[in-house]
Amino acid sequence: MNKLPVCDETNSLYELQEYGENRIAVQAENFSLEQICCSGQCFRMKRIKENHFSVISGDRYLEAEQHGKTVIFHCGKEEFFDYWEDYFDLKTDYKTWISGINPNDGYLRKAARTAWGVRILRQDLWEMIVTFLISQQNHIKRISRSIELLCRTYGKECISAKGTVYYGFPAPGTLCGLPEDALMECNLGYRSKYVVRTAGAVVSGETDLRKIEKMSYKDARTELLKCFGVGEKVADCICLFALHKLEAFPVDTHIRQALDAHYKRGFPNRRYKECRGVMQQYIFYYELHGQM
DNA sequence: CGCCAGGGGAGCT
DNA sequence: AGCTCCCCTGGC
Repeated sequence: MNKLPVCDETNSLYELQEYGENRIAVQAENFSLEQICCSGQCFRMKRIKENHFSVISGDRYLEAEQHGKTVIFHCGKEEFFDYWEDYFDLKTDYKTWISGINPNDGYLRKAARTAWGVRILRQDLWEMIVTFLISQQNHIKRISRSIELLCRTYGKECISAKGTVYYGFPAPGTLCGLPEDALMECNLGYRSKYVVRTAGAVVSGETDLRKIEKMSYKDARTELLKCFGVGEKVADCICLFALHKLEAFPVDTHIRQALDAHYKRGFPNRRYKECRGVMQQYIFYYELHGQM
């Protein structure tokens, strides 16, 4: 087992060890697979055993396990640096943000202490557009099932290195030709036409995903709002979970309730300007899982 | 069994 | 800005 430092000492935020060909072990702070799994931003991550998870992103499949601070990714070095390191946002320093929380804000401190291992993933843009179109007026459980069904029906069947069968996320081209109500069979309900029409806009070039990926938060948000079915909340979720725009602060019913209860004068947007999205995730996680 | 909410948004006024 | 309708599963 040879130990390799990742980047140069100055900006190394985690320590990497390589186990043979298909295992990468990482020591990371503020990282919890379990918390990421149930943080409600990724609907294709599942726990398969205690401390052992699978993730599908686009047509990729990964298994990973965690024991304390050690996270073992079941992939080679190339794939790790190529994709999963960024996907799990391992190069971002969350500790600094947590220590930047106002010491007088007991609620936010408690939320961050509970959601200590949540990360803002860098997920695929098209996948997030569809996912959060489906999320509206919907339960997390049902969203997961709808997406699973959508992928099973229209996604590419793939087989992992270990022989696990999984389904990739259907590309815009696969969905754009369908009748607008075709996805009601995947339990999308009235959201079916949102997905089909937006797929059409992507295929025609009216919505240019490559351009959106390069835009500022404000511009990307404005562009996404032009998609049929995308409102302010969904646009902010896409900006946060795909484009990693940490200025985005999606306000849904849960966050609304928390803001009403704990921030009667409004959320301190200025203080957290650069990391509002991270704080949103801490609050969201805390409201869902924290207060037992 | 009925009722209601669940990570909203479009299309009206 | 405010109202209605879109849909449907799970929980009570």
